[in-house]
Amino acid sequence: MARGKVQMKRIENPVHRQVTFCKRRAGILKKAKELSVLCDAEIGLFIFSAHGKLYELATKGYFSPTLRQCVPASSIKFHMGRNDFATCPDPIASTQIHHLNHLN
Amino acid sequence: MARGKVQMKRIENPVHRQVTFCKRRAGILKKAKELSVLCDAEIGLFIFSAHGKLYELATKGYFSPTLRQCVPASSIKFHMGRNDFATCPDPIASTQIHHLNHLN
DNA sequence: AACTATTTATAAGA
DNA sequence: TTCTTATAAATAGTT
Repeated sequence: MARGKVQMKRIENPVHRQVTFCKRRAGILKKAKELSVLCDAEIGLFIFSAHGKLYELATKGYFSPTLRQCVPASSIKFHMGRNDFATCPDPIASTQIHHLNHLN
Repeated sequence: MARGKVQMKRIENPVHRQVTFCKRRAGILKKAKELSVLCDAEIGLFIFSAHGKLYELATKGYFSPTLRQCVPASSIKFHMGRNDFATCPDPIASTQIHHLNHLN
């Protein structure tokens, strides 16, 4: 968006793609938090990198606990502590969850 | 962000809050789609309005089907058609899902 | 639902 | 890789 318009296609250069992933991931997490605060909305945002890492953000008003409630412990768990792991059938088996930001 | 800085707190005026919700919801959905395309990421985004409507966006690479796979039909279902309903224990029982945008 | 004045996000560069 | 900054994009207030 800045020093040049961006083409809406996969960024082929791995370095550029990683940098853009980090920047835009931070941006969308901020936007999600703002939306929840300004408009009283509950948001769940799950971002899987190409390498399977899961970055999660969820408001705790009712969305997050309800999703947990819906999902049985035997299939996938969403822990709230740092460095917890999600357990889930392939292809996300034992994927590490990165809790970047927690609302509330 | 435009004709004035926004205070990061709940917008009390219901009309203003609704307008902002619509605008920013569209914005974040666009951002999510861009991130998935540019950086080869899988994204699940669930936005519950204060009135319980669920707006969903999910890439289908593996996140969405896997989440479906993880969630038993008896607790919550994510259908892909329009005007489908999610079934889930309270407080999101029978919440209508609005599929605003589907990647792929 | 359109329009802009501004703010915000960010691509490229340092 | 963190910081800078020019520019694109999002959007708050308005019409």
